[in-house]
Amino acid sequence: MKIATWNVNSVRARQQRLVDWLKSAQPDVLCLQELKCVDADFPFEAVREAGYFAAVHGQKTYNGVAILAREEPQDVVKGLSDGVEDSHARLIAATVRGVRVLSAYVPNGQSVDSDAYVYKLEWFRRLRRYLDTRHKPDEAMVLGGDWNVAPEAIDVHDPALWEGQTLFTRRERDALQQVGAFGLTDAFRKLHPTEQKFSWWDYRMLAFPKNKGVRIDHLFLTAPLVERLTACDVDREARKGQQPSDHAPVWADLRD
DNA sequence: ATGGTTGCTTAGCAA
Repeated sequence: MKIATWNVNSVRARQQRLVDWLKSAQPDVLCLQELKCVDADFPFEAVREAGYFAAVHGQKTYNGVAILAREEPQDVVKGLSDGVEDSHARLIAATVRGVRVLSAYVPNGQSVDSDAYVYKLEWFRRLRRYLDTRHKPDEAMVLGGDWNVAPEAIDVHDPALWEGQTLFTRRERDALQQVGAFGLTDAFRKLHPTEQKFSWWDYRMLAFPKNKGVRIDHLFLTAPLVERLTACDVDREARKGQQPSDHAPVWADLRD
């Protein structure tokens, strides 16, 4: 079972790239983030023609998440559903082939002195509560998403430059770790303990050709899926060419 | 170093 996560930065602007990637990469499950459209504008037809069902939690202009799968996703849950008033569409969950799949778009946080940063830290706490109230760490579960946090120094191209910047502050790393403490393992780091690979490069300043990136897109696995993990990588090729997303897909293979 | 680029929506915001 191949599962992937990809922040597409507008599913409409990236429709052809999405279809091309589905056909070439052939994932069984794909978590999408930053759809930037309402459900009615999601390209269900093109995705269906490529061989995928889609569970979609869209939003106008901002955010929006989805789970694509070769089999119809079951027991779809949209949002954190914790009673907090929140218009952001940042989480969708569904079951595919016995695996609980979550697609998460963690808030960016803008700058450390902003309300958005406070919202980001709180969102992590709410996600941990979501896991605690609905799930057990011995369930087969994968959390794919744009986590907007680089876990360690190896995950940023210049740790001294990034230290204290949004995506790499101590508080964000701690907040991510608190979610992971539920019982989750970073699939990429598990298989590649010392390798430096990035998943996001700023559109500006020639960041991609200079490989000035950060690793903020992750697949987190519960223990039953870590046992099945055989491969995990970033598809850097998908960041190349005309009008790419600023993120590359991250994928993992699980033994069936 | 406070720039630079992209998408949505149409001047400004979020990333």
